This record gives sequence, structure tokens and C-alpha cells, in this order.
Amino acid sequence: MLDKKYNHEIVEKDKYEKWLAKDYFKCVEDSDNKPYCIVLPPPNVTGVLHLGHAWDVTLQDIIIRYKKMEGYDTFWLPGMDHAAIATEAKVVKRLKDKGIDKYSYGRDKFLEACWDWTHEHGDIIRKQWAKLGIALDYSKERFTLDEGMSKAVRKVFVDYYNEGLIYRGEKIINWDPVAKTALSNEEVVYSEEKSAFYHIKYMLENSDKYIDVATTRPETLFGDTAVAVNELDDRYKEFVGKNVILPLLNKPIPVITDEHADMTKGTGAVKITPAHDPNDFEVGNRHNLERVVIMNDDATMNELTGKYQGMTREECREAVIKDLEGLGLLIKIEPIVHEVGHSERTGVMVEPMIKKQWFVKMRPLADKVLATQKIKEEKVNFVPARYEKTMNHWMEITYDWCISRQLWWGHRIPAWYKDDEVYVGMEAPNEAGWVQDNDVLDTWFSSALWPFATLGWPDNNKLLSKYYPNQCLVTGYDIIPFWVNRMTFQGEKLLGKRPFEDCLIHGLIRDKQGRKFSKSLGNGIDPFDMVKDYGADALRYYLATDVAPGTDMRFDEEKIKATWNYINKIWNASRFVLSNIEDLKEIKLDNLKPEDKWILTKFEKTLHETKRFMDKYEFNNAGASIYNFTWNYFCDYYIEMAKYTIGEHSTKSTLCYVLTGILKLLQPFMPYVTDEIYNMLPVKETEDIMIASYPKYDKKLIFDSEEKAVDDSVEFIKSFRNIKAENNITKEMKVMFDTEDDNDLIIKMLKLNDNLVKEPLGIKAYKVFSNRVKATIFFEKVETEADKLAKEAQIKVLTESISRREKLLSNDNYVNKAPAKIVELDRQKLAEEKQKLAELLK
RNA sequence: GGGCGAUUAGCUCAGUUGGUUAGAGCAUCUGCCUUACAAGCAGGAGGUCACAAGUUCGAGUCCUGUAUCGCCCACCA
Repeated sequence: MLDKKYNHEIVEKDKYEKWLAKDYFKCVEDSDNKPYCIVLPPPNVTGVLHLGHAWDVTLQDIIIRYKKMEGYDTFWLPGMDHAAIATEAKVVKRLKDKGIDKYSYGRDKFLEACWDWTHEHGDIIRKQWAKLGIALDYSKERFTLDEGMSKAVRKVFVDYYNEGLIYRGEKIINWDPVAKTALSNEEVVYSEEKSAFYHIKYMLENSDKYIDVATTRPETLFGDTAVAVNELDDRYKEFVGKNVILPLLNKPIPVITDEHADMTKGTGAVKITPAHDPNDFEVGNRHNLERVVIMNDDATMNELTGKYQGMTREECREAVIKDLEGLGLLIKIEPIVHEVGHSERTGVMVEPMIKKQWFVKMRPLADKVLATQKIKEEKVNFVPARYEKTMNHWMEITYDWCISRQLWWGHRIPAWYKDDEVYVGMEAPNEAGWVQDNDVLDTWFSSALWPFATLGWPDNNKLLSKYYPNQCLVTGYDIIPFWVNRMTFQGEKLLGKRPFEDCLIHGLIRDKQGRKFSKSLGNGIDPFDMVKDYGADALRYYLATDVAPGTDMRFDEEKIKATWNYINKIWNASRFVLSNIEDLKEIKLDNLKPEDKWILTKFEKTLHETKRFMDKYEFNNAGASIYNFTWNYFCDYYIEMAKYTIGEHSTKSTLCYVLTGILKLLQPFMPYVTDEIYNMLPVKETEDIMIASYPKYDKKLIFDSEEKAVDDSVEFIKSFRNIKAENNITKEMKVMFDTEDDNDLIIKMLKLNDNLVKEPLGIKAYKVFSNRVKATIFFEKVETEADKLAKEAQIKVLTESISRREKLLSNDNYVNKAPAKIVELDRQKLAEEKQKLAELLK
């Protein structure tokens, strides 16, 4: 016998270990069943899982468990990401707290510290996965820095290099002066900052004329090698071709014309700093300008800035402005607000710098994706579909991907140098004297290979051929540019096929006020506190059903509470069923009563609807559909009806059949409690519910006329209760049925056995009716003013509705153009309303 | 500057191809300890679907425009 109250701690205890021991989570490579593979977005080993991860994995687990019951050979591959820059930052800090400097510690020892960190956090993360009950195949777990991944990474690098898709070049890149590494465009986040246009006089050589140059970055003037104006700009005609004097350095630089100078912006004259600005870099290339690097790697000013050497960028700006002002070269300061790029990881202002780095040539790779996305059978199907635009737009505008990072934790670049020679290969060259590139690859370079490198690529094996392309990938929309896009172009280039058929996108979780969760706000919620308080099932159901796919969610603990109540409801319904079917030997759906047929029909319809939603990943709608059936039909009505015929085999069978069905539909959402209850069923098809089959829609269990009839009885019951409550009618009432039909069920449900009369009484009468059933309640009661008002209001509503409907039905346009079904419905409704009104007016 | 999303009950959210009186949970009001469940049961109340114009017999849903909020992208000096 079940406890009276659902206790999630008891229910969830030891279950995960049981599932693991029975190998339920393992894929069956040799199985003939159709494969269904998802690779888990590998969480960073930087930290522990948060609510967003819990959401992400819950969605995947629901898909996997659903597909498994549907008969697929499911395979959910877990793993973690070494997260190069993010983890390195954490380990650097940990060492620093111990008084150890990364560089003096040395590369090998530092990497050891990184591995220690990785193992610590890996263990924590695995425990967290277990708490959520997710069906990961741990026998295939991978790490983005393991041997197989490393091999795949080197292979891609070498092949791309040989094909010309990877090259090394000196270009302007985003430099993080704290981590002292290059970054990709995606790793730069822009935020609005208060700044100013500084208008500076650049004096014409040997003249007292000058050009007013407006800049937001006066500290970079030491790197100026020209001033550009537009060739159509009349204001500066006389300056073009001459020199202006670079302030502070008193160095002559040319005034050139270039399309980059926009006459409508600023003063129309722009200083050109090729080594510290991407646009100026391009201008410099066009005009063969010298590139003067004026900063050190930590973004302090270097020796070329004279007395400003050693200052930070900020200090230098202040000093420069002060000095220019002293020289009378500062015209004005115009405050503005503009977007400034910051490092995603360290938060520091990114400095554009000229550096020799490795790049992936993006155009051919991106074009391939754009072409594939035009083919229905070969494209990645985004859910919701609008996110395809996010990827496609990125593919259209992307430019070469800077993949080298000046870090230690990551895949070391397989390039070796000897004097001016470069060797790129899977292994180091044999001869002596070659030195390997010090840098590692962007962490996303390896995770881009995740959907196939984890399956054994570049070796061709059964795992790869069976499970690639993956059937689905689940991730948040914020990860599309970093990861989804890159997996897509890599998969299509390297294996000739999309990495996954579907890509289910979810949003971000925010707090109750709609703010992002962040450490500084202190508004974080630990999902495992929720598991502790309400159970994994409640958290999972909440996360999966709260919002429609692709939208953000506002976290609300009250809803988890409500889910707990729902589970408790299921628990208690099961308690009733189980305690009454202990002697059931087999489920036989024959000699069915109308209410049995009714609930079976409702269940089939719910199943049909639920499956449709599950297949579209609309778990919110699927959840609502099951909830509505379970609570409003099964619990509120069928169980109540069943109480009167509980001894009959058909009742027991129906109870057991429907409860089993409900448990199966809920299993993907609530694996623990459904497992617990399923195992207590006297009749069941499998040892555990997660290996049972999903119910199949069965037309033979659709009974239209019984459904209609019992629906009508239910409608009558509701009307009856309504009238009884609204009129404060007590048990003293007498009831006379006007209709001959069998009203047994109604009489039982309303407990009217002692109140029935055959002839009308000469006291106040209340009419109750549904389509089929009519009855009169006799009850002595003084009509109050409130009763009168209520009745008048009801008459008013009905009268208005009738006249609106009559008008509609007399409109030929409507009658002729609207579907006959709709018009017929209106006619029915009108007739009912008229009848009701007549009753009220009696 | 470009793109996307949101705007529906007090709160958080659903709402399929346009079609009965726009739904749910929570909160709220009334009455109930009816032996599965008071974390429950029964019955209510609560919405000009952001705004304006349009298409249509019919618009929360489709078209156009506006407002507010949010996100993404973009090299703007």
C-alpha cells in the first residue's frame, strides 16, 4: 500500500542506480531498431550545473525516454568541455590564491593543475546528472580534450591546412589584455559606455591651418600613420597630398583620400591607426601605410609612446588630453555613448591588435551550409523554425575565424617551426630543431566536431555510421553562433551531411523579475535545492512544460510547488486504483459500461493529441493535454464513477488500463514516480516502465456514442451542482427527472437516491437540463433580492446572445460562406439558448 | 543602422490551418473533513487579447502602421 502522501525522497532513492545496473541507458549498436541519437552539449568543466543546464538536459531526457518507448535504439552521449580560456582563467586564479604564478609554475605543471580541476568538477557534474535522473550512456562518455578528440582536431587542422582552409597570417584581431590572448569575434561582447569625441588639431605642415580630427581614442594617436578624408570632400581639398603634424610626437603624416572617410560623420576627417583599428587596418593595406604597434600585450603603452610608456590605456588617454589642451591642440570634447567591445571571459576592454594568428577561411564553409539549408531533406531543421535565420545570417556575414589562443589549456596547434619553415602534421617532424607552436586552439574548434568525433571520426566505424547524423540537438539560442553554426559547417564539410536532423532551441531562464541570473545580483537558484525540496520529477516537469519552445522562462518556485501537488494527485489516484485491483490477473476490456467506454475514448484522444505534441517537441502542450485528462476526466469523474462498480472486472480492467496509460505518457517527464507506481501494478508488460512501449492509438477504443452520452451526463452533473450552489439549495431538496432515460449514473454521482420524487411538488422549482437529461429540483426557499438580480442578469446575457446569433444566422453571407458545421453549431446553440430562456421566464 | 521576439485574467504562461461564450496554473471569493488526495472537493468572480487602421460573413490569430520592453547582429571615426 502506498503512503498517503507522495514522498519524493523515498520515491527517488536508489532508482538511478537501478536503471544504470540494468543498462537501460545504453545504446544497442547491434539492434535493428531505428537509431535515435542525441549528443549532450558538453557542459564546461569550469563549474557546476545551473538551472539552465537542468532545463537543457531535461528536454533531452524527455526526448530520449519518449523515443525509447516508441521503439527506437536511443543513444544519448554525454561528455564535458575543457573550455580552454574559461577553465584556464579559473585555474590561474586558484594558483594565484595559493601565491603561484602561472608562468613561473611552467606549462606542464599548470596543465596538471588543469586536469585536477577537470576531474574534480567532472565528478560533481556526474553526480548532478544522476540527481536529475537523465538517461545518459556513460559507457560512451567523452571529453573534448581526450585522445580521440585530439586526433580528430589534428586531422581537421592538417587537412584544412593542406587544402588552404586554414592559414597563418598577420591580421588585426581582438586582443584580451588580461588573458593575453587573441579572441574570435563571437567572444567579444559589446556594451554601451559613456565616452567622448575628442576633437584634435592636426596642424598642416609649415602652416597655421589644421584639420579637426575627431576620435574616441586619442591615446592611439601615437600609432597614426595618416589622416584620411573623402576625395569628394571639398573641405579638405587643399590638404590632400600634404602632411599634417602628428601632435605630441611632432611627426609628419600624410593626408590621404579613402572611401572609408565618411563626409557625413564626425568632421569628415579620420585618423588612421592601422595597428589598432580594424577599419584603419584595411585603409593601411590599401595605402601601404606603416603599422605602428604602440601597446604591450597587457595594453600598457610601449616605448614608441615616449613619456607615456608604461601607462595604461586609460591613464594615457587622460594624460594625452591634458597635454593636448596645454598645447592648444584640443578643440573640444563632445560626450557620446557608444558600444565598446569587452572580452566575454575576463570582461576587459578588447584591444584590436596586429598579431600573427591562425585562421579558418570561412567563406567556402559557410557557403556550403547556405546551399544545404535550401534543400528540405538535408537541412538542419530548427525548432522553432525562426532560429534558422540566426544561423543563416551568421553564415552570410561571417569572416575568417581566428582559432589560435595564447593559452596553455587546450589542443596545441599541430604546427612546428624551424627558422622560416613551417610544418603542419599529425605528429612532430622527426628531425631535430623543430619547435612546436606554443598556442592552443579556440575551445569551440574541438566542440564543433562533437557530433561525430565522439562517435569515433575520423575512423569509420559502426557507431559513426549508425548514429551520424544525430537525430536531434538541444541547446539555447545564445549558443547558436558559437557552436551550432560551427558544428553545422564542420559536419557538412567533413562528413558531407548535416550534423543533426533537428535542432531544438530553448531560451534562457531568468528570475521572477525577468533579470538574468548572475553572481553579482545574487539571484541564483540552485536546481538541486529544488530537487531536494520538491523532487527531480517536479523540477523536470516544470522546466519542460512552463513555456513554449524557444522562449525565455521566468523562474517561479510556486509552479514547482504546483507540480508537486499534481504528482501528489497522481500518487493518490494510483493509491485508490492499486488498493482496488490487487486481485486483477489480466486486463480484459470487455463487458464495458458506458463510463468505461467514455474514459477509454477520452484516453485515446488524449494519447493521440499528446503524441502529436511530443513529435513537435511541444512539451508544454503535451503536458497540458495529459494533465487535463488525468485530473479533470480520470480523477474528477471516472474514479468517482468507478467507486460504484469497483467490484466489476471491467471497472478494474479499465482503471488499470488507463492508469498504466497515464503513467506511460508521463514517464518521460517524471521517470521516478511513474517507475515507482508502475512497479506496483498487478498487471504490467515489462519489468520497468522505461522499457515499456508507448501506448499505441487504438481506434477500437473510440466509442463515439458512449462518449457523447456520458459527456452529456457530466454536463448535467455540472449544471445541477451549479444551480444547487448558486441558489443555496440544501440536501432537503426533491428531484424529479423529466426524462425517461437511464439516469443511474447521474443519480449516483449526485447522491440523489433519497431525494427522488415521481410527481411535481407544489413548491418552488428549479430546472436543470443538458441535451439529453431534464430534471426539476423542488426546494422551498424565499427568493432574495440577490436571487432576483442574478436571474435578471442571466436573462439579459441569454437575450443578448440570442439576438446576436439570430442576426448572424439571418446574414446570408455568413450562412453561405461559413462552413456548414459551424453554422449548424450556431443553430443548435441558438435552440438551446431559447429553451433555457423559456425555462427561466416560466 | 538592420533583424527577431514579446505585449492575452492580479501574477506566470498556453492559444494549431481565421470559426461555439478566449484557456490553464497560482492568487482570490463562497460552501464542504463526501474513507484516493484539505497539498483536497464542489461552485463562482476576474480579460476592449498594447494601440490604430485594413482584409473577411467572421480576427487574439492574416496585412499595414505606431508604442513600450527585451534580445541578436553590424567596422562606425
